[in-house]
Amino acid sequence: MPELPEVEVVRVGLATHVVGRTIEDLQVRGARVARRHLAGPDDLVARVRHTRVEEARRRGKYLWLVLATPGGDRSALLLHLGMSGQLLVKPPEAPDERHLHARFGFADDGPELRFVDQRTFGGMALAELDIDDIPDTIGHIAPDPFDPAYDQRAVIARLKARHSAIKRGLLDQTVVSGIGNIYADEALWRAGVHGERPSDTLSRPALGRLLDHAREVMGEALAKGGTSFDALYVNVNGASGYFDRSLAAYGQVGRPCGRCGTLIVREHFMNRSSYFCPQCQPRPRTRAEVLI
DNA sequence: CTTTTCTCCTGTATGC
DNA sequence: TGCATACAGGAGAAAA
Repeated sequence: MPELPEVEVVRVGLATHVVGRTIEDLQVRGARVARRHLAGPDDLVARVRHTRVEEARRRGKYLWLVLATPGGDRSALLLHLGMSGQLLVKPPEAPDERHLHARFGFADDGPELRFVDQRTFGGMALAELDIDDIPDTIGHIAPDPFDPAYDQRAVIARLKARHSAIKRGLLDQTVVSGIGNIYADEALWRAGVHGERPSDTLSRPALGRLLDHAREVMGEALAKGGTSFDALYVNVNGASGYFDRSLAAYGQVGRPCGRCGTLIVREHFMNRSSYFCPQCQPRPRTRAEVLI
């Protein structure tokens, strides 16, 4: 499940294998992969063909290729991997993958770029670059903790102003981007904070420590090539990440907490799962308990 | 306005 | 064996 570290691994792969090349052709299968491109897949193909890839960039979990026409007009091909999206660099003669949705061919007749996605939560769309060189359609996505534009004081202020569980805040990409369910649970475990704790009840220093943990755990995952739990996530070259053995909380139900030995538990939260140590991450008292 | 819930999708694992 | 169900979850629309 690609979060910031996995997406960054893919971005580096794109920078290595795709930047500097000219797209000669693009094939899009089905309407779903380009559903966010409101003008439709044919328009997307027409605008992408014969452009040169100038940069591969990322904010949070969004990736984009900066494309330039021969006339010098720049645009962004925005990509999101969703849950199971993969970008593969493959020889043109390689057989089609089962869930192949798009195929980029290049003028140099070198390897293709393929977008493969089993669950089709991912997709791509063209966007205009705004004054800060960010695609205009992701203006609502906050900078991630590795972005020079990241302002942790501003994030803390947003969390202090919210009347909602801290985990919701960590997962809200308009507050801070790049954090998904895995790294949210890991950061909360490291900080010793229960995800149901209302964010406005945490002190500013505690929020700062939690965000520091989030950046650190993602930085460690990035250094190890991204996390993977099944065969779905594959980086741009087709190699799986291997950080999963280092996780302390996520997916560790029934295993002893690395700090205190209490068994990690799983609970349902926001239509997904939360994993935490009931000893190190005490549940906040409910209003009813306070009244008792 | 803020916050929460719902929906999209398919392969794998599990239980009866 | 076969069928039903649970599960994985990012993000935006819709609802509250």
